[in-house]
Amino acid sequence: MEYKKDGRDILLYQQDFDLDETLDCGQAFRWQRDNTQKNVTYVGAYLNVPLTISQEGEGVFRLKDTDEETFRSVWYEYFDLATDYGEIKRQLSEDCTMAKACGYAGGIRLLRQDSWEALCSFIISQNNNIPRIKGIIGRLCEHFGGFPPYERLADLSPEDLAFLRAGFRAKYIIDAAKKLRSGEVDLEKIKREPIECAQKDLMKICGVGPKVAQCALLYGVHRTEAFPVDVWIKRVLEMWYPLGLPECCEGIEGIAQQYLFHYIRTGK
DNA sequence: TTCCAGGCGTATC
DNA sequence: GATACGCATGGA
Repeated sequence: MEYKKDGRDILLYQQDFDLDETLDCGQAFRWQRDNTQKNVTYVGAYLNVPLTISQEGEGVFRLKDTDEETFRSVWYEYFDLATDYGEIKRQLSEDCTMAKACGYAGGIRLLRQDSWEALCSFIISQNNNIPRIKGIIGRLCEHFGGFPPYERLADLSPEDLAFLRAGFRAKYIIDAAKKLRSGEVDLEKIKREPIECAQKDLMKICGVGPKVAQCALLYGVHRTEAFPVDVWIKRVLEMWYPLGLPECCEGIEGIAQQYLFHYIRTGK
């Protein structure tokens, strides 16, 4: 990873990074592609710090209107730039199916998202499709002027959230907000405790089952050993890994899952 | 019209 | 503990 200032922008040189593969692969739902630009460009935010980022070539990125301090304190972490994904892919590629998946979409990185936003997003994701998930989260952020902290949702009723058109999920969002505010579920504790306990804690929230809990752990607190199993990954396991994942995935099952998810959905 | 979407709660056995 | 079914909404 290297970077330099370029006027008001940061120019970033980073291998194993592709904007479409990372920002539009179903791990984050708040990035919007700006198709009016010449280069692949996304507009989004992390912790309500806005960003426009474009890819100017293989491994070359422009973070618009970004100073060095914001880059180092916010985006360096968010895009997980301290992690060597080339090394991860080499490890995973001991397995030949994994090697194909890594080769198919090798520019995926596991974003270090906000824990509450990730939990809430994957509550919304259940029995839903990606365009509609984005729509609901978009309306949520538009209404509250950024992603609302759980404190702002905890005392609302499902009727108050009718504008989201989230259906039966609205009451789940509110239950999550209530349990985070009361401390019954503690995301700081969930970062540290053994993964089975963390899953059990998250499942105290009504509307959080095993799949949503694993997503919250993987995408929200970067527990790379979390392994969300949805309908797509179920197909992967049936087809290629009926006896479970190979040993080279140990500890990074969640990252393997990212490559496999993209591979089975859009590859062949 | 019917089916499906990065599941889960509930009822029933 | 396993399995069947309903669930809000909207696009194909």
